[in-house]
Amino acid sequence: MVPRKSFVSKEREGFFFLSAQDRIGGSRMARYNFRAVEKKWQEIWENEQIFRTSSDFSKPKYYALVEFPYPSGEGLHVGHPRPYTALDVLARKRRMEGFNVLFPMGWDAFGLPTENFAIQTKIHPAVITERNINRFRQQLQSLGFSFDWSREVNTTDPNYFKWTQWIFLKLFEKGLAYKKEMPINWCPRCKIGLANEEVVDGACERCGHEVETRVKNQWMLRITAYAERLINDLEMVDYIERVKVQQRNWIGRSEGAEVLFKIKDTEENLTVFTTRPDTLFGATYMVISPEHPVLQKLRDRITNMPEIEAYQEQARKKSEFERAQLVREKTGVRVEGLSAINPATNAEIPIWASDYVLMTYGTGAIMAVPGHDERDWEFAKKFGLPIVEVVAGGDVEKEAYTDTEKGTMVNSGFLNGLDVPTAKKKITAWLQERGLGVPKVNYKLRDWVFSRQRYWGEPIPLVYCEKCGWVPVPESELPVRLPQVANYEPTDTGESPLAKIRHWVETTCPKCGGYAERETDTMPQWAGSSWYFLRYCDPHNDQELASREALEYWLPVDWYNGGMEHTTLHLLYSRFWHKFLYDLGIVPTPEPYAKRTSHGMILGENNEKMSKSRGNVVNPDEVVEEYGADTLRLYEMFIGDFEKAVPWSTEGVKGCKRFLDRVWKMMDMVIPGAEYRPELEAKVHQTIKKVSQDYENLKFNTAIAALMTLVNEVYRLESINEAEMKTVLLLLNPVAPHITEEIWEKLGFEGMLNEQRWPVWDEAKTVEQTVEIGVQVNGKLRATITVNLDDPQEAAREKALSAEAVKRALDGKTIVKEVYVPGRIYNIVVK
RNA sequence: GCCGGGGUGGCGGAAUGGCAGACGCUACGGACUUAAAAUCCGUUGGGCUUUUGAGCUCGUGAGGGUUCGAGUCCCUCUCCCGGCACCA
Repeated sequence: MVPRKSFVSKEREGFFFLSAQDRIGGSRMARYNFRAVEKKWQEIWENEQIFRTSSDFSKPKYYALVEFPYPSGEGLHVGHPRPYTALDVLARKRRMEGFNVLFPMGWDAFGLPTENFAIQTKIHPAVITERNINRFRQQLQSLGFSFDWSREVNTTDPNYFKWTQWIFLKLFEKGLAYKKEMPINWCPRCKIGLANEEVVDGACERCGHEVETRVKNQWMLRITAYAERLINDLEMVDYIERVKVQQRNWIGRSEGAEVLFKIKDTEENLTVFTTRPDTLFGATYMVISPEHPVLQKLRDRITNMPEIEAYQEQARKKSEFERAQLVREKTGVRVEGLSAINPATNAEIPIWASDYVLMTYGTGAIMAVPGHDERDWEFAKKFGLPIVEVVAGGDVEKEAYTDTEKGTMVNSGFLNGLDVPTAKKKITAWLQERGLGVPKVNYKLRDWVFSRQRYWGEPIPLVYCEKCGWVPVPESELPVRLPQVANYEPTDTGESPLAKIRHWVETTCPKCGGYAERETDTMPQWAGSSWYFLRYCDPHNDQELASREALEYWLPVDWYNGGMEHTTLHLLYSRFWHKFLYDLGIVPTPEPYAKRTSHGMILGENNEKMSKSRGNVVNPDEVVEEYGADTLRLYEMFIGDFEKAVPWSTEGVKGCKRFLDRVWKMMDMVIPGAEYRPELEAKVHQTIKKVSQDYENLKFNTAIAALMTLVNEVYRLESINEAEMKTVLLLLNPVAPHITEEIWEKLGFEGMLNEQRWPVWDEAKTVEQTVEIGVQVNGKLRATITVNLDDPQEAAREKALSAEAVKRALDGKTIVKEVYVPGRIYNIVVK
């Protein structure tokens, strides 16, 4: 086997230092030396830039995307390669199918762990980041992924975050970024404000400390303005159902009406949001949130203000966690001196304040219909408030009747006798005519808290001027870089460490030239990842975030795979930014990702989540060292259902190594032949079909199983011809790219394997002519017979009836019916 | 509570309504070896019978239904995983 000419020198240069044992043997018989083989091909791929994305925009394109990692100090763990290998398989297959493939990788490198490490060690976060990235890159490269490394992006690179800042300024310009005094989730340990999404069970997602409520002046992004489109446009994308469901859930659209209640003897109104306007006649009291502004506005009329203030204080002290976790014992206080008028009944009804009504949803006030809402019912029972039945069908003295399908309206004037949906329409129209209400859609989704009081993030590119207010830094001055500092500690007041760097903070107003101060908050980690897939399209552009031409060609991302944990955060945020950029005419598609799938976690061998503290972490470096990258890749794909969590198994890894060794040894079985042999033809076509389809459907485990079956068959035959061998190598190549290239070369096949075309199957040839089918008597299997597919039923029948076990089962019975499904089953029904 | 997704051997997992358990792991037996490892070949869901050819029977969370035939479809229930959760 003479290596192709161009590789000769490389081998000599790259491998002369390897021990004789490590060197690739000259004979076919040599043991498979994965270390040498993998190193060899990784160098060839890199030196010849095999996986460099072409800039030939006339070719059909395919954009495969995996979530870029946060380069932590711990390095890669075996969970990372699972999605990367999966999409690497797809990317490699697409190239062989003739596509120009964009399969990039980068670093989501701003973030807390690095900053915390910097505080500890006094090493600059940028230095730590670079070190971590180098390690990650080296690890990823050792796995042989076909990333186009020339397009690597790094969110902490000023040439990158220049455009993150630029997008922020556009949001600011369009009124979608605004500063607001608002209660935020505050983590006392991290000393940082958290987005709702970063609070898990009332605790900080990062450190686990219980979260408190604090009022802070925060930059907000108006994602709620896109709520409707973020829900509706899910219909135009191909996301796995659980992702769509979670997004819909999170956005939480609900349709109803806003209704105006007059506060008696004042000019004030209370507006409520309700999804059940039909029950208006049953609204016997109102509840407002303890933070509701009307309590301040009308404080002079309220006769029990001290009591209310005490309650407000109590509510404030409760963290979100307590408010959610405490047993649902309702608390509240009556607002004495105020009462409201039910616009339907004109009855005077009391107003209560209770923390079960949230200021952050709807209007912060509700109409309470205890007969038909569980929470209101509970509250009414506790405080002795009247319960009126307005939808017949249950027993409102026993529990709230919330069925909206079966009930009939009662005690509701002109609504009586109607069903609930009709009543909703009628009352809403009635309210609207009188100016007392409007149809309204509400969302649970909140605006995005975009400020972090931290150092290691993108500076928000705004300055504050006493005269001009908030003024954007001119585009020509972007990026606003982080100042060099010695100390990254957050302040106890919750201000960013940047606030102490006076020479950085103090600046001049771009508008009036007067004194101004920079915003010292930085952006959250979600900022850089909200648009990184755009940058990959044109990563070195210093004129715009990416050229229109590149975006037109590459977008949308054809296939994006990532973790379920990013469904409500990153995925939603990046869809929001993308839609915003679409509205500006910068990106050509309304949605960024045409298809989204998700992988399951890899657990430790003990079936628990892999973590340092549990001591069950498997390091991919060690697996590569001991078994090789191809084995690791193969195992990660074979380990189980791609979409489900699965425990690691060292024995399983060995099994995959064994398979690759068997493939290697097939080299000794190769015989000449340009066509599949008759005895293997159907099997080969079946395997091509199975593997091709399974790769597309993330069924890597069964694709590999099919290849194993074929290899087992080859071992049984003790030979494989060249045509068959080529097909096996082609099909296996995306999963195990190094060994297959090496075998291809050693067998002297034309060119490099990765340049070949993906094999095609002939549907007609996937069908075996002679098949073994089961013979059932009354649905019970009694025998198997071998029949020719073309045989008439009569021939099959004869074979079926002559089988001993069948004869026995038929003995003394009468045949009433026979079902023959060619290639499947022969079932005889007897009495 | 609401919304998803699940429950199949010792384990990971396969099965367009058509031979349940593909493929892999584990375990056991055999070959090779001075021996071991590696490798190769075979067996491996449970129970029962066996004249050693094999045969019978139960079996996909539970119960019912549809069907010639159900892991797969329908109904009821149950348990597990994930998400949301006082969202009006």
